[in-house]
Amino acid sequence: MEKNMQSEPTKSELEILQVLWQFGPSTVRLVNDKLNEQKRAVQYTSTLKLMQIMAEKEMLTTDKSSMKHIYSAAIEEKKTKGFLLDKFVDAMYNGSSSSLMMQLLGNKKTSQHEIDEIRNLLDKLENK
Amino acid sequence: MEKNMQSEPTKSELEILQVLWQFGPSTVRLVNDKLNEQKRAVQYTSTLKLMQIMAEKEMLTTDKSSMKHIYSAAIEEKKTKGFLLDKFVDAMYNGSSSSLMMQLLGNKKTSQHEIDEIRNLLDKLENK
DNA sequence: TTGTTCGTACGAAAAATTTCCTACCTTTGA
DNA sequence: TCAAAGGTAGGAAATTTTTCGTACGAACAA
Repeated sequence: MEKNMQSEPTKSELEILQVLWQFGPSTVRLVNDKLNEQKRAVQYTSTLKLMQIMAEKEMLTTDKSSMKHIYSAAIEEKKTKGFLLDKFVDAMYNGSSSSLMMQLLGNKKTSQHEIDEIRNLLDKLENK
Repeated sequence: MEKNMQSEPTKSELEILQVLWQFGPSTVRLVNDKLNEQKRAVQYTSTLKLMQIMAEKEMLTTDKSSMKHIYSAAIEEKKTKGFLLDKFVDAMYNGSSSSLMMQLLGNKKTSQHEIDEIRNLLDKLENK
């Protein structure tokens, strides 16, 4: 039985996770400020509530030893994003990563630097 | 003023769009059957209702001339997926496509065939 | 001391999404 | 002809997700 019965974070939950991944363990105040800066207007108590719910779902952990509770992401960034990415690829491209790549590369101008980076990565993959 | 004020399709709506994109204009029956085959159990009237809602949102068009109404996707597959992909990249990778690539390639075993395809695409991009 | 600020807890409401029940009409086959 | 099968319409309910109001305690500054 897996520890992280990965329940998919919702859009809002993901926003909060992103802040925690970026800044590490934080107070609700910090997270709420970042959301308002980076994303959109949201009430402090809304953020608080959502983070409490996330803690209940064991998506976050809480340190309640001081008055200002400190929240931390309890699920790994890489793992979680990988999971969401898989779902996305399934839903949109029938599981075909390369289709996604095609759309990605075709859609937007990709810098030479990025292209090189991707080539490097492909090389590494082959030499494994 | 844009014609397609792209309102983001929900998960379920996307499933329906996928069927219509794949099979072209179809009856509710056909769509519902495909959903049940390819995805999950869902009642006929649920699919009907959702498709009616989508038609109202002008995501679908309807031909009601015969008893069995024929629905068609009113939004382009490529455009819509591009739009959703952008949103996804923004939400997950702060807008960086190459980060997404890295994760994609790093995460999963990518087949030699897929790797070749990607290389080809990169070549084409460079020769533009 | 006391009032203002900052924090949590809790419950409810609002909004968005999804599902399905019921009524009723049309088509089809026996 | 008439019952069964297959359609649409519409409303309501159920779920999920998001937001916020209110109460109340702790900290802090005057």
